[in-house]
Amino acid sequence: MDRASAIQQRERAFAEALKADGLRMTHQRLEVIRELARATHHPGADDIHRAVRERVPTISLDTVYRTLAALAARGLIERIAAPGAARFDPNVSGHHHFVCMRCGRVEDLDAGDVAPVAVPPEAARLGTVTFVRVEMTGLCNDCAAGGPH
Amino acid sequence: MDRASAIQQRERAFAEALKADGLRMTHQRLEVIRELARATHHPGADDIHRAVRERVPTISLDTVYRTLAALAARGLIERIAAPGAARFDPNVSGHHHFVCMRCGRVEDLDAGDVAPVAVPPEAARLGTVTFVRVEMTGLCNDCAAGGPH
DNA sequence: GTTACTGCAAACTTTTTGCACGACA
DNA sequence: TGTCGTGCAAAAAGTTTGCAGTAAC
Repeated sequence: MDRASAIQQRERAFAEALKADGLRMTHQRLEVIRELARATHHPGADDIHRAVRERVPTISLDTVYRTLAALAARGLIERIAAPGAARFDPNVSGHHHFVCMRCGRVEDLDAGDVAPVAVPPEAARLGTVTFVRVEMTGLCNDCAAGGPH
Repeated sequence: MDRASAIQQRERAFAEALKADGLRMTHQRLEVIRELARATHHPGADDIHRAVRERVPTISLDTVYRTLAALAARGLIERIAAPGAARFDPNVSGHHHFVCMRCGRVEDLDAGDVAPVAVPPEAARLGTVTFVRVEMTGLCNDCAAGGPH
């Protein structure tokens, strides 16, 4: 499957899941969904707002937040607590993250590239582990090259 | 080394590092450092403020934030972006986290309990990886037992 | 006696919420 | 047409900053 159709499929999946729950498919929601579906990095609410505003100039940041909350509540996207502002990850399937400690950008690492991590009994004693994510923190190439300070 | 002397050693290490940089050892800073050194969970700025206030009733939340920032800037503690408010991890040595998706509490998992994770070439291509942390997300026992909603 | 640190207050940022109007089904 | 969703504005919550007085060295 090529990238374009993968995006379209994800877009449709998001829309269907909301419709199935009786949510109305408004112009604004559709554009937020479209923006998320095509995202490769991990946009913040403000990034999405800025991008969607080019096509729907009147959309408010509140609506973006509400749509993101609706998707996150259904497990269709994941909210990542990042320094400064939360970021949203439209790719829920198992994968890992490279986080730049300077600029906060989050890049995906394919799960296949990282050896699987077993849940130790010490963790099971604390509670139920739903998923395991490896976070590799460091300096991205842009920042190492002396990006914006 | 028992727990009490480990705490004292950490406390001294924090204080020495700040003094070495020419920062003054005020009553307030010392108490914030003391609180961090003895912390086993991962307190937020407000937790520390509340705890220190019992001994220094006039300390302000600003001062707590400033001390935490000074320590974090020197790599003596780590700031963890958590949902709601940032938390601070006084244990910089390699270890992993169990994060409760409901209440946001963060528990340590000893590095020895989790198989080491190798940095794949895909990550090295994005930048320089400084450290690797495994995050096990799930529901802690308290929340599973129907804790505060 | 300097200089840095503190506390206060206010500013700022991110996110949430109440309300009246407008749009989807 | 009825209800849900939107935009606006204001409110919360967390964090940072400017300033004048205070304390460390």
